[in-house]
Amino acid sequence: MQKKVENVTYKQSRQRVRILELLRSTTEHPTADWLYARLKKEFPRLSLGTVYRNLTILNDQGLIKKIHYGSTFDRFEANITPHHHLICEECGAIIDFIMPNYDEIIASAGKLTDFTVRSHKIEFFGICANCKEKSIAQ
Amino acid sequence: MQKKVENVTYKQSRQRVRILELLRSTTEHPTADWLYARLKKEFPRLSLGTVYRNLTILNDQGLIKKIHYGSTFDRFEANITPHHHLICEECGAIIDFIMPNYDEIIASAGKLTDFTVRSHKIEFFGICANCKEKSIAQ
DNA sequence: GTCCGTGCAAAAGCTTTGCAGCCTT
DNA sequence: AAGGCTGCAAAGCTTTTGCACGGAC
Repeated sequence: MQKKVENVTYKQSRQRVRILELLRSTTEHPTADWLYARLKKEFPRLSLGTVYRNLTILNDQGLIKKIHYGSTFDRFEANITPHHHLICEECGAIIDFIMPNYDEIIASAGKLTDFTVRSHKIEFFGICANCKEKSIAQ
Repeated sequence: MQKKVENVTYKQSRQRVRILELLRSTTEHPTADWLYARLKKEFPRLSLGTVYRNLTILNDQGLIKKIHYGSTFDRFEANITPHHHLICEECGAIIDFIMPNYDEIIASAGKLTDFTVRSHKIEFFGICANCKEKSIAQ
């Protein structure tokens, strides 16, 4: 199901460095296309393929995380510390969120089955503060 | 972000009825293609487009749920009661799983932010009992 | 008779990949 | 010099959609 390649050597590339920097500079959980549009100014000949290839590499290196959040396209984040996501169904915003004491619950869950849990994902869907405000204003 | 259409009238169709029946008869969390292959025998002229259209309708009716689980394609299930998923990273199996007391945690999470939580998704990734057995056997 | 559902085929949308040349090490 | 990285373009895969006809109500 999942490929894991060992003994991979990577060279540095200016494109990859900048992709990582950009991802680290924002809390927006960008798409590949967002990164591509931004970096096209610095690298006029940049191609989307290169962005995708580097995102895959960075993900394999554990420096970023690919976010599948129930849309047709993916987003990416450089925040690799444990956290969860609040996903606004109105504007699509993804907001980082730390739930205290969640790990005990998760741990207890793992004990309940034959299944060996290696990781988990928790996502909340709803309406963000911004969008709530807007709907009240109307 | 999300379309909600009111006052929709649906007619019955043999194809849609069978898609729902099939989904209700299995715990496999099938893909659109799986359903298509199965039903092609009953409806030789069936098209994938029809399967997708009906899955969308059934989902809108709340009779089934679309599962985005981090792959390039979606799966579907007719189990619409609250539950979570164990996803095997080895064989791709999705196993239903009920975590006791999870709702208190979820409720407390909602109180922590400006965000109005309408729903949530919890997924566990790891190795299923079957695949564990196989790797020991080798 | 309406108008929803279907089959067929084409298109869309995001992501991946083959290739030849460039850049990092 | 070796081999990873790039741009470009083509292809891939899942899902959606336009159209004209058939079927449910």
